[in-house]
Amino acid sequence: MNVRTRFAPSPTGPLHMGNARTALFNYLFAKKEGGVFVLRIEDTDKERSSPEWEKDLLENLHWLGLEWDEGEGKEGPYNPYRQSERTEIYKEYLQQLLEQGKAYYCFCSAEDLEAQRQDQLSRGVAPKYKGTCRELSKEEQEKQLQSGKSAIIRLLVPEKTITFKDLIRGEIRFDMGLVGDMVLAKDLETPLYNFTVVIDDYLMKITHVIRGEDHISNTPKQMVLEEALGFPHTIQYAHLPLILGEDRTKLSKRHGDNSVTRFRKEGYLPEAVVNFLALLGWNPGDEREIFSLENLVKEFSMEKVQKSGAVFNMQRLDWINGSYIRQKSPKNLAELAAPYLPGVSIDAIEKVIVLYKERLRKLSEIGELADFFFKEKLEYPKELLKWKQYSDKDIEKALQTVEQILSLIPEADWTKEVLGEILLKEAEKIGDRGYLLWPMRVALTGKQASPGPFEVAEVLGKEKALARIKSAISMVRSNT
RNA sequence: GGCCCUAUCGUCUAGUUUGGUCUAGGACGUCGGGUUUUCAUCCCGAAAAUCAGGGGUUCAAAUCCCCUUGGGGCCGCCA
Repeated sequence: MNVRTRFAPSPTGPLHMGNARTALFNYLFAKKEGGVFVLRIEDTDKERSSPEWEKDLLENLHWLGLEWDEGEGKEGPYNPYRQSERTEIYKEYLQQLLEQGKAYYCFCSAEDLEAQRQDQLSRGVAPKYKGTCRELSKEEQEKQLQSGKSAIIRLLVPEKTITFKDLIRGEIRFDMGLVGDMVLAKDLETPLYNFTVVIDDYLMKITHVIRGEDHISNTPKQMVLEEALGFPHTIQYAHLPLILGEDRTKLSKRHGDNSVTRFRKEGYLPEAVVNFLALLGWNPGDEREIFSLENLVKEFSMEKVQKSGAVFNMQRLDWINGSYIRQKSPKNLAELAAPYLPGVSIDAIEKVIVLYKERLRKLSEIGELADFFFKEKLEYPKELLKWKQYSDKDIEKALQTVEQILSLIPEADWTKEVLGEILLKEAEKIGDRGYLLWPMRVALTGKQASPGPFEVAEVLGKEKALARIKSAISMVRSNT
């Protein structure tokens, strides 16, 4: 069997981490099976869909490296892949259902229906359409239609039990008697989700529908529709566990901004996001934690997918991201970090960023951490220069010693190795390296925490380093 | 309220199919220590799950069966 999966988002908002994980699992499964990964845009909701969100979706999917084989920008044998361009196709099937009497026009007003639903809910009964218009004859329907009365199209849902085998959860059974006649379309030109999905998955020869657990209850509805349309039940379903917020409810806007764009802007690497998302609900069965997309494809198996929801754990993402940052080449890292140090050349960033490879959890941190390299004048409290219980006089002396030593080192020897050798020898004499090195480091960086003084001095260059030492000396001297 | 899904450290999870090797393993985070001029990296160590609870089957149960409870999802002319 030629496996075909699809990711079918609706462009009604930014691509968020939950969607991205669904896309990822569809991608992994398809690739693992040597199949095809389809991207279909489900923009039947004209009010909420927008090209802006579709663009966000495409961009972020590209960024994550989840390239689709068919769909927007790729074409494919089942064009078009955007539902708003498939209206004619849906219309035909709608008409067929209507003609066969498997679907009917419903003239109940939205207000009445809503009132009914509220009433049922308050009585503790399962909300369900009563089927008021179900008994209307074809002629009666036609007459009402002619009179211009607004109508929607419903499917005649039989009272039967629908069973399907979920790849992750096993057999799931639903009593359709509890569901009621579902709405297929607002009119012939405005089909709804549950209807278009069935048509497209069939037409596009989708073999595996991999989606969030929140779609479990849509599955029997879609299967009943398949039966009405005369489509065979060949689709295999796999309902993924939900990604949860700290409060263990479905991840949503309530939990803050979980858009992929947000993580991208904060300096998370796509390979880290992919790795993190894959481990949310899936594991390799052994103790490995770090996986490239390529390796995920090799290792992925649906049997290893978890059944219960997984809490989104930011610390874990940070850790994974840090580990990917440490693997990057300085050049590559510099390019990636450039947006966080505006106005600084890539070459300059590259020199600096090597000092931060071990310190970054996300790229955006570089701005605040390394800003002192690019400033003319450092601002920091005088007390920061203090090492242990040494007095101002001692600190001043230490800094002067450093200044003296540094000024004697020729430009050509201005490397962290030479600097370290000479300064360390001097510091050893005192028996407390920090006495010399702490004030020096603070003088150069103005920070409580930073890379070591020798490496910082090297990157800064002799002139700048000396100037900073001098300015620290005058700061200690002053009594302000 | 109805229907459906689900249940191992705070979190992500291994182990459940084929009961015994599990006095339950790893990772993140936390805490302590080492390296070190600071921070981070790296290394070492610790705390952390009476395997949701109860009952049963069995020589033996996290693993099999039953019940209960908790958590979640869905009940739209959204997707």
